[in-house]
Amino acid sequence: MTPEEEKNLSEQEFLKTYDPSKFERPSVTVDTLIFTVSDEGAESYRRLPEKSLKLLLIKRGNHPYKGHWALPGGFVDIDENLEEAALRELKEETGLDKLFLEQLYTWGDVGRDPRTRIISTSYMALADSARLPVTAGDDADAAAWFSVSYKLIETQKILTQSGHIHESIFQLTLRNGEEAVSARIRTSRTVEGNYTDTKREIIESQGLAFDHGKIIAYGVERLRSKITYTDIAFHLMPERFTLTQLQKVYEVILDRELLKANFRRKIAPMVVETGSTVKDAGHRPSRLYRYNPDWNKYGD
Amino acid sequence: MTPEEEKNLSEQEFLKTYDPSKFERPSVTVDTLIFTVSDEGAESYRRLPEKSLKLLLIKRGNHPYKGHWALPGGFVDIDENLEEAALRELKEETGLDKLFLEQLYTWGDVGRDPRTRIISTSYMALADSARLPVTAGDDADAAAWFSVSYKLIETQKILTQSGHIHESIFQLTLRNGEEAVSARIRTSRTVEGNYTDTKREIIESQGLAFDHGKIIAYGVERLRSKITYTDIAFHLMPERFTLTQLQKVYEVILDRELLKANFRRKIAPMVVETGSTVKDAGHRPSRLYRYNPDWNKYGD
DNA sequence: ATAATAGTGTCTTTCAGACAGTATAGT
DNA sequence: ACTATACTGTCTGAAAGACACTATTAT
Repeated sequence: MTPEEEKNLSEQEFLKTYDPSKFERPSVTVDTLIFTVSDEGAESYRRLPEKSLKLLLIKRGNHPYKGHWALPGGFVDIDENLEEAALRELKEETGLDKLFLEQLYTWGDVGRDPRTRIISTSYMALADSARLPVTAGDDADAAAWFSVSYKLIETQKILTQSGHIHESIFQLTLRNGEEAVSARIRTSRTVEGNYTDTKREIIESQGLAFDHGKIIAYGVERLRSKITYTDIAFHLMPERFTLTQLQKVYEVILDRELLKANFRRKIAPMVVETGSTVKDAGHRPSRLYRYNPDWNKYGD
Repeated sequence: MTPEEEKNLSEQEFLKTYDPSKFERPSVTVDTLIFTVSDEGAESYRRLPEKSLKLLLIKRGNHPYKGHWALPGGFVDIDENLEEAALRELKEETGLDKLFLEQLYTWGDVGRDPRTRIISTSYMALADSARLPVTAGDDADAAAWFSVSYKLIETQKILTQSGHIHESIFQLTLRNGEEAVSARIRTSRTVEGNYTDTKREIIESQGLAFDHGKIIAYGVERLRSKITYTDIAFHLMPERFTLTQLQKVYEVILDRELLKANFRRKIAPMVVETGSTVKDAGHRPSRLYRYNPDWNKYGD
């Protein structure tokens, strides 16, 4: 059928004759970053437990990248919405369904998967660690929670003829007991007049499958920036929590300490007192708070 | 081959026997929102021209949605990066290559295209209107610049048993001479305890193809939010510009007036004086500025 | 009393918003 | 002189950052 003939069909007729196999198509997958913040035991006497940002990874049992760690994910079914695919994956891995889920980015470089052309949309999910089952993942594959460390280790500014390039190198390290995997990511911002271009590439990857180091780095950055201007942190909290617990969640994600008085002023409008307190050991009991559902960044 | 047998292959062997046609795959397209801010002539005597936010749309010559207006876009080639596909589209439509381009979101609902399952990644591009050719688009299809109006027209808060739903309805109107297309988009934020969920849906669409009304709405929101905390506005400016021109670009995107003194204080660190001024007609000449390439939101 | 954490008060600086003023071209 | 735009100074109040202080429990 020529394009000319196509134009003269009715919409009904057109849809009947449409052949979707005309073009060679890439595969589409969904990868999910499931974050949680867990207590790192080691409670000595009356000290509070340390907190740690965790990410769920799956050990690959098949080629490619057999034995490497990867983000949980899988192919999108032909009759399933993109977000549904992510929710399904999430349910399989954590057993939970009402989790916060947000689309992050779609990774579509040609060589990112050695099998074939695979375009992958990444999602970020946040879960309260108390609600998570002890062992994550379905039977077949080995899933494990890795502690996340993501730090800027080097920046430099290179002058070019017509502008400059600003390069930053970040070190991502994920640890689980003896196992440690890592990646080094370079972000370059090229400036020429008022034209700018930002590129992100993996310059070293150990134990991580595909381009997942880059995806995780992107996810951590998004998490850090969103926690400062939205209420997403509450998705990592149980129903009732103390302000110190909440502050530690912020600190572990932002990877820096916050001043208590200032922190409390900032989150005051987002929380409500429950009236009850924690009966701890060894010090002043802290008040328990809930998320304030009427909080609204736009001011109602 | 059983999964068991698959496991025992070497990576080399595995890749050779891998059959990508095992699963039914969706098609992948790229859609681009090309924004510019143009002068709306009608200069009476010594008045400054009004500015208007414009978006490029293509009139569909084929089914489905024949005769409706759609975002420029197309299928992603099997050996082309996702971003390359967007750049190619951009080049075809505007003739320019060094434009600002940023990925927005990937739309993957099952029914969004009546032909077959199509997943589309949307990109946003910004261009200085002075560099754009008079007639956009390649020969075949009718391309036109539409002025963009996007306004909140209604909000309500519905109480439920366990929380509430916050609904906002936005009206999107795109105009080009006599032609006007529009869509109405509802955003609902459901809050239940600390679980929240945000949904965006088209509740009315006139003259716009597919779910493009929703995509445009998303793009305008992203543009509005990014212009307030980044330097993307400079991608809409010529090399040299006056501060009043820059302010009008901000105003037309944010759809509200800004106070001159405050605006100038805010953008001062992002611009550099060129030394020259505009020799206008009828009033004090204004200084010309350039983008300050050393400006850095993180503070160098 | 001491250890450990919980929680408050206040100073300073920065920044957004509002408004009123002065300056300078062409006609 | 008048019109139209260009540009500046300053007040206010809110929010971010830093720091020092008081409070309350279990042992």
